[in-house]
Amino acid sequence: MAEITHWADVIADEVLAKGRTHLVATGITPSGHIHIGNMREVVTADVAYRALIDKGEEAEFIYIADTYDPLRKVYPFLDESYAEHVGKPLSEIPCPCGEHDNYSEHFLEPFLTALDHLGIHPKVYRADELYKEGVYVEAIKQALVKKDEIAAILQKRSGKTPVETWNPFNPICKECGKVNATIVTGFDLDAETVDYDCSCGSSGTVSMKGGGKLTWRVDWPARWKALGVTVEPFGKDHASRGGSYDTGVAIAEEIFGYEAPHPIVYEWIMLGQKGAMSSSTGVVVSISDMLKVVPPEILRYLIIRTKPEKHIRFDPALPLLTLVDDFERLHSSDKATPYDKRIIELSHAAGLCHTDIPFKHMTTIHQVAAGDFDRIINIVKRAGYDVSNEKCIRELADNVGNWLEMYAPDNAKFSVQDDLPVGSASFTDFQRAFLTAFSDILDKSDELTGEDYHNLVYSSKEVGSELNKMIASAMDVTPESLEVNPKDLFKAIYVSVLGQPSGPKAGWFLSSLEKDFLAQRFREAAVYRP
RNA sequence: GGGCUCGUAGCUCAGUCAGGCAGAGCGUCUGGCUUUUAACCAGACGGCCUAGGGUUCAAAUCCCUACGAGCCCGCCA
Repeated sequence: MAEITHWADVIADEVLAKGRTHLVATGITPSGHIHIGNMREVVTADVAYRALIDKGEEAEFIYIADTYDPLRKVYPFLDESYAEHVGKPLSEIPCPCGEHDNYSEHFLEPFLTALDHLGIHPKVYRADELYKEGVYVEAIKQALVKKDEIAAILQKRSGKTPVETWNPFNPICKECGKVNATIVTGFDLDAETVDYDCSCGSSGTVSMKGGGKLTWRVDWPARWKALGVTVEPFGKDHASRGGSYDTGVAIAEEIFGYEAPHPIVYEWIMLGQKGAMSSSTGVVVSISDMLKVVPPEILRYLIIRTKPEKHIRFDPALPLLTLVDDFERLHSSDKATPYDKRIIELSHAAGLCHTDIPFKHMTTIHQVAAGDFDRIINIVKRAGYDVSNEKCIRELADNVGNWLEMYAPDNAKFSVQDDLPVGSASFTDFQRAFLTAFSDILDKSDELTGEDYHNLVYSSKEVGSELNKMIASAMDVTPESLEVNPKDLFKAIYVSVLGQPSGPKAGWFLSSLEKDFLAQRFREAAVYRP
């Protein structure tokens, strides 16, 4: 098999065949929580951008927040009072929490913070500012003049017949503030104004600078030309024939005289078994939530390892650990192929913080330590990991703690039981003898290390050891005829402490608990017969 | 009604552009680690590449058809 080229590098090559300097653009409407489905777009764009840069070419990367789009409806997460804002541009609607300048900033701010963590640093534009600055004025003029041609393109490509009053420009009503309720009645190219009637009953004149916006299908190609976009990823919803990319290409070429950007069509991210992620269905995992749970590299890796046109199945529960494992394995593997290395390289986010402690192992450590960081560090040290970078370990511990709380399935969780678990009732005589002897030895011992505990349990098998003798005596058999299966012993330990038949590696698990507590718990368990 | 994308091991996916022995990780099983764990190491098991047809010396890969999954257009980012 020939050398495998990562899809991002393939895209870079395709794009470079068309020209040397490039502007990679991406845009998302901040009408609700921006989820990891949306993140695919930005990561895809970032990776294409990085691939171009890595080839030594000139490239820029911009993100346009569609802040001038109207609010479509009162989303489930919004208060009923937002009904009056439906139809107004997002940037002109009050912030749901009152802490941000407006509605779109409320959702944009955490998203931009997340981008930073992901090592994605595009130049950020806000559509409302672009309109208000007059960036679109030329395009608006052309669109108004060539209205009928645009309508013809839309009709031909998408098969829809625009209504009589259709216009590529939607003025924002000065009375009611809505951008989706007006119809254009005239315009003045010199004064750069547009006249309108609004369904609220008013009429007026607005400036082409910020007085309204182009409809989506015209806005997009207008933006390509105004900003010089040459590469843009977009969801498959825009990609089919008659869709907005299709009409956008025609409008860009025939109306604005601009070659449409190179498309990168990406599939949806499916959430577990629940189907496509979508704000409107409420099947959503927000990016900020995910960043609480895993390092940013993992999220990049999720997207980078899969070609854009394939859907990604994402499950933040147990399968997430497999994803993390995959990444860590690849990261530290000495067998990594150039392709693997490229994936790792592209997955790099800002301020990589790497410890040699596997995420999965930390889920156990964290629970043994009941989340206490000092105890976590102690256990980590005892397990032989490098503890020089405490900050990284803390980040990992925080991630793991959040994962346990937010997504871990019950069978991945355990906790030291405050009271003797009822499962102790089913212990065999052998297990009871062991627990009694074990606690007797604990009583007269000093503090034990994990290895001490480990060796102590296994010493039960050795004829002549103290534990072996004590068990034999309690069972009333000779040490030689005593059959010992350590598995039963571990089970007895786990059941009496955790209430479940298995658990974390017993040695350091026991050593992380109070010796006196253990001695007492085992003694109780040994005689528990309800 | 029309169109787009996907279908490869139990799971998550590479490999398809550019045809050349069917791949990785996880899981499972077996063994190892001074003694069976939810750490670590090694090995094995595991496939009609969704199905059928075509092109070819050669097809997971290219072409046609069917089925399954998801989505788009037809009102609407």
